[in-house]
Amino acid sequence: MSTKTETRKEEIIRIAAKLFKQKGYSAVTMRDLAKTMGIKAASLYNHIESKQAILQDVILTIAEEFTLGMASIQNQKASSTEQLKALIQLHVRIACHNPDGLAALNSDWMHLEDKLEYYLQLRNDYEANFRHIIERGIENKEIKNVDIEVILFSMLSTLRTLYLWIPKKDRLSEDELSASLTKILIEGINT
Amino acid sequence: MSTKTETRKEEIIRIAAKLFKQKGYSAVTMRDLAKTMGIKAASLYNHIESKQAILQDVILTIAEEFTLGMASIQNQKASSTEQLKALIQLHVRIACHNPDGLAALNSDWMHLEDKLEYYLQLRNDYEANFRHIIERGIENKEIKNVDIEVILFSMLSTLRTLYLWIPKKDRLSEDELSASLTKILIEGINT
DNA sequence: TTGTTAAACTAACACTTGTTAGTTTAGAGA
DNA sequence: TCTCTAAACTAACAAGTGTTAGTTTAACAA
Repeated sequence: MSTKTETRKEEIIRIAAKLFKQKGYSAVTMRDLAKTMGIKAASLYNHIESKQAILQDVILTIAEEFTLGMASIQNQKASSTEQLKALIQLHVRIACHNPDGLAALNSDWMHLEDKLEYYLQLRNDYEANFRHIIERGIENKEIKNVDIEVILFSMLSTLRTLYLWIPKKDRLSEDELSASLTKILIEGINT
Repeated sequence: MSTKTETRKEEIIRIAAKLFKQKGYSAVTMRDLAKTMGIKAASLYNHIESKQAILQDVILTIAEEFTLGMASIQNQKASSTEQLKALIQLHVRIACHNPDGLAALNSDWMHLEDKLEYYLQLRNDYEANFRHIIERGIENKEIKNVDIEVILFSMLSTLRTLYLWIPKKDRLSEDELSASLTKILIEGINT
């Protein structure tokens, strides 16, 4: 294989994310996680530091992926509409590749302890950049002059919730989903 | 006053919903709830049956409100677009009046025990009815013939997440928010 | 064979959880 | 004043929590 095979630690984090998605961070015990892995709870600590460290790994990996993706989109100076399409693709791609982690990011971020502030900073920056792209679109008359916060909220809500729908819709490819979403979010639904 | 003053039980449920929104059902302890109420944990049980009963009350009250609202909208046989507008108003109204309860419904439904099946039935019925309204709109050519599941997902995601944004946006009245949302969700954002 | 090591194990810890039992308090009606 | 009751209290419970310490196992390198 070209890709290195998964380490035990990575496996634990992957399974943990899956459980976090099902029940939430607080409701998942180390004994739950161990049982799913087929070992005893104490054995987990040969591989990971703490329950909290697992959450940090799951959430921050994805948060930084979004930050990187946003930076890349802002570098390629395209039109606002093109940048929005690229953002939709970014969300679809990440949601397809790691729906469980994304669920934890959306639902369990408030249980981050030491890294909470850092996470919130990344999220605020991301939202500010997203808002900026929409603002430019309104100035250029590419985008309707409706309340900008409502536009931002509506797009982010849809994109952030993708992880809930993607697992049920494997009939739709990543590209098809991006295309449909782009059409709906940008052009609306009425004829 | 015309409205009866809040009972102690109602107060407990209201505060519980607020805490559930902040940390999630599993992370809120009866001692947390009691401390916020200014009493001891054991005293809560003079008013409520169990922690689980609080969750059921919070979630099912709202779930039934949505079910009732949907039925009312389907009775008034308007165009699909008009019915979608009414649905948007329904979501905005409920989210404005009980954002905390709505948060619990969205994030903590999986912790329902005995009532889980009932909740899922209400939710499935609601989604099926929503889907049906969109279907009729496509048949009538009121709505673009894009993948119907993507349209449904996009609208529901936005409407279901309203509770996250409403508390920060009290500058926007309920009616103004409905109006902006309707414009964006139905007509899209491009000029 | 022997020594090393990753990764499992058992046992226990200190603390927190939802909840119950029984008691006290304070205000209203007689 | 006396009684009743809603609603608070203290104390305790059994079960579950994340985590640590120390031990065993099994595979591989020497």
